[in-house]
Amino acid sequence: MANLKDLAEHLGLSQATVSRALNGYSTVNAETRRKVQEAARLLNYRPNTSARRLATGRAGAFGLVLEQSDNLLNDPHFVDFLSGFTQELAAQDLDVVLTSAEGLATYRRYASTSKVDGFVISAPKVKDARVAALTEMAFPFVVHGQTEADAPYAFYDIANERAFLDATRLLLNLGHRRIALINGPADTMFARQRLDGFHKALAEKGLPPDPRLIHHATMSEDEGYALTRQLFAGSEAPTAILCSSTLQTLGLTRRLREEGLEMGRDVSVISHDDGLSSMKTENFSVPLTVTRAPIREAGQEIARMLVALGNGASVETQQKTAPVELIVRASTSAAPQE
Amino acid sequence: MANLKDLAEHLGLSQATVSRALNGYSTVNAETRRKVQEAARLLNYRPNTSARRLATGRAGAFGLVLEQSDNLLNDPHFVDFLSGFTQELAAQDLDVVLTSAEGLATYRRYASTSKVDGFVISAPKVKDARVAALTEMAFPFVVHGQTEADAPYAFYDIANERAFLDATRLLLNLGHRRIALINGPADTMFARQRLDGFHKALAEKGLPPDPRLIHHATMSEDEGYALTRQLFAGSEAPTAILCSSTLQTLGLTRRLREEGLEMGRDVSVISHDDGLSSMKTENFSVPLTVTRAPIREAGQEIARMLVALGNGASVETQQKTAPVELIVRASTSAAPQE
DNA sequence: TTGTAAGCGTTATCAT
DNA sequence: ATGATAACGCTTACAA
Repeated sequence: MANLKDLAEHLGLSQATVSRALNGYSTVNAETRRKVQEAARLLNYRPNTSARRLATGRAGAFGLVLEQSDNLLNDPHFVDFLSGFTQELAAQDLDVVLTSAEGLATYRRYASTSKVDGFVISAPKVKDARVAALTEMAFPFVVHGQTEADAPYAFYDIANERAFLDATRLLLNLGHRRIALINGPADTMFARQRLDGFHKALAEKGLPPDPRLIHHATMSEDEGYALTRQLFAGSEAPTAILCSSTLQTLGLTRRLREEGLEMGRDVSVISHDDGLSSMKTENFSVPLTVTRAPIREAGQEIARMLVALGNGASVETQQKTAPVELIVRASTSAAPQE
Repeated sequence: MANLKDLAEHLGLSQATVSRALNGYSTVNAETRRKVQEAARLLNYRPNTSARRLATGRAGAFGLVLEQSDNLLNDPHFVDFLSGFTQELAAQDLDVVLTSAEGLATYRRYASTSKVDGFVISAPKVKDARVAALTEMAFPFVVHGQTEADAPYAFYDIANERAFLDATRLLLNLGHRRIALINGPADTMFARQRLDGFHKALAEKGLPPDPRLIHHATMSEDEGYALTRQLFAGSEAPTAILCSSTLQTLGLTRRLREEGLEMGRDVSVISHDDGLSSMKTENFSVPLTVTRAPIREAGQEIARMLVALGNGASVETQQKTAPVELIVRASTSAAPQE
């Protein structure tokens, strides 16, 4: 409960000197610093956060707003992201402040009220209003993913298009022609990117996309199940399926079993794998062929970018597209002969 | 970007009056207040958070620390909790600050540095050190669950013991005698409570617990799978299984299929269901019999409790054990004849 | 190398 | 009902 004043008095020094000693200013005598540090430890001194923030004008925290209507944030992948993000910031004594809201007003308020020094934008839409607003306010932010914007902005993305291009090519090379895509929500950029990769691969073989085989859905077990059921209901069932998340794939697996179909023999499956600790694709009954990019690392890297931005780094230097691994396991095989 | 001073000058009033007008003090002239509010809106005035915090001594935020070693927080159930917690606080203009740490030091630092006005303690251990420390510091907190403590403390728990007592009774009444339990981590209180309920029900029938049928695990799909495999590997396979989370049950389901066993016919299953939006137990291939308690509500209620505590409510008034529903669906049936 | 003192933007205590 | 003015606890010019 000791404050700076107490500590200074105790030491017979000015508050300024004590503050400098503690904050690592070079102009302070080594011996003085030692004494100050010792006394600080002894008196259990902790600088008051609000006071420091008021004086420096920095919040020492980065914000993340949970969009209420956005079911993406109700999804399990988000915990892993958050875990990486928080851990990286905590290592530098920075906090993450979470709030829940609808629309842009909250971003404005948190920025102008200096509650946070920057935002991370999760699950960006193809054309994301938050990015436009924050850019206009000249307030720091990093997008987890990408969006269509007029000005450059900081982002961390994974090579979604390339990943799904490669995955689709793999299936095509195995002889598959009727390939289904269970994608993320239609308005998200990552779903768009994956769809693009998918289309590109088909185009390379001169194959037209079949809309009946392309579906957008939330990242839930249910949807994976329901869509797989639907895919096999008609006469033109796919021989291979691309799936956007492990959770969807779990539902897919469930349905496949009910259809009496064996994954990796009757139907080939490639899933995107965010590297969640609670669902390991290598341990699936049929080990899954996946496009893999640990989402936890996204959290960590975005934290670093936000810090860099805060230290004056330009937006152009904070743009990264991480590669996605294609890991071939047992869920893919040659297309069945007609 | 206008601050209080600007606003006061603009209005020809003192900062004090403006502040009072804006903060709803009764002693201010109605007409004055109107003018002040209008000007505030016009100049887009937002009180600076740090300044306000420094002046009031309140952080306007509640903390949640992610224990790095705790795999419970890497689990999907946590998002739903967080979502409810955050939303409820946001409605009252309060933030949640997240940090990542190991051990008690962080709690001490965040408390003494007035970064937060209170904590939520997630995934409490049977005897939780955090609860003891915070109690000793007389710093506000609410436990999500319960723990063994020397002094009263605020908590929100669900009736875990009762739920698993009822669930086990149901299975026993259906004639099951070899009932397995796939529980949460052994050091968590909720796992202990569920085990107690399980034991109690067995004891009512004079049945001794069989250690080979009782397992503790993390809340992952993998573990559910691995343990189910193990359960059916020996000669003394169970006819019914109690499972602690939907995710484990997903793994269990996967393995059961591989064993050629049909849920609800060959093996009865009851799962605990946290009401996650991404995994709906009613939509399972065999709709699941569950003990159900939406974890999102826990988040909301704990937020309210924290606020109450902040407003001076006594710890004794902030203790709640929410009921758990037992919903019988198709995954349970009479035990197969020997 | 250290000290003095002026902020930072509020709220809260006294007067008036 | 309103205004001065003193906190709140720190950082940071500017002096010494």
